[in-house]
Amino acid sequence: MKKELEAVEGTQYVTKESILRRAREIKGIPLRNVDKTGRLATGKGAIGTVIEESWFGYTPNSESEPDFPEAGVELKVTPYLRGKNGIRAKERLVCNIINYMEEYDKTFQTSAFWHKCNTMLLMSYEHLADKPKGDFRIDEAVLFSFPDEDLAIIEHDWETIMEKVRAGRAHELSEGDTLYLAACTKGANASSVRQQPFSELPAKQRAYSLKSSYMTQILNKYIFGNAESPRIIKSADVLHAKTFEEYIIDKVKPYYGMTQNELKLRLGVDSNAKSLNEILLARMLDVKGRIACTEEFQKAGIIPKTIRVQSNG
DNA sequence: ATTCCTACCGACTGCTGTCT
DNA sequence: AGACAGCAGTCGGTAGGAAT
Repeated sequence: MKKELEAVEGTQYVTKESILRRAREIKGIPLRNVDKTGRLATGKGAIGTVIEESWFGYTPNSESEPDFPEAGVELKVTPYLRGKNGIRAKERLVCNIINYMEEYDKTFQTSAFWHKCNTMLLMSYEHLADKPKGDFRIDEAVLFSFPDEDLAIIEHDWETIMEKVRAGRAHELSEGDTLYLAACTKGANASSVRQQPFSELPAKQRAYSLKSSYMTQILNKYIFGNAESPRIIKSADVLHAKTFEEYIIDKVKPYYGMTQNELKLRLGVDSNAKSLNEILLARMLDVKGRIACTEEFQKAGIIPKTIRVQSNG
């Protein structure tokens, strides 16, 4: 696709404020009225490209720099769905390709991920199943930096990914390895592989991505500003000292081996509800009220669904 | 041809509501 | 309480464009 717009790159959008102001002007405009180059009619990736090209007026590129290098802002256009449980992310948010050969000996702070994605301009649109893309419209735009409590988890996720690479196991990476930041496959087909530093085995090409469960959390907390989600971790400080898993294990450890009845006595719970286990777990974690270990925790993206409490005795 | 960018697609799994 | 259908959520993979 030929560039048909005046180049404004490097001249107009050099501050975060000017970028955000421009981003907010697009709210409510059907994308068919934004698209100046017929880009929407093309296939995947069309919507983000329309906004880069026709709205911000820069040429789509394949550089590993943020989209607005002077301001250090990365543009991300991301769809959401409106379901009966409210708003949720339609997709994971894909960041940059992981260069196994270069990333492994960096720190999180010097990593390609952090360099590119530490500040993102998130622009959201509702994905409507039966409508053409031209009907879609951006309805929120925010500048997003990771809050401390999330950053601690993301940094831990980054380390988990890098540990596999350093162990010569990049070919065994999986999105299930981590909580918020994941390594998702990326490439034309299954033979899109690349070299890894500590093994002869070729590894699938992968990119950093923010999981859709975490994106749902971001949408609700920071983009559409809904009610605060339930939390276990009250202060980011604890996570700088311990990992998420260590924190949970430490909290639950004193109760290892106790029966349900012993736990009820110890924790002062007088209930025979079907949800007794989650009530007990909530008490162990020092969380107020009825915090489900299934639905509410997962909706908040805080706990993986595989955490369960055995129910007999 | 290769590498990275832009999201998007679809198969599976397992949760949840509803009916018996 | 058990069976089961439907659908939400997850994750492995794919499509198309531009630069080099």
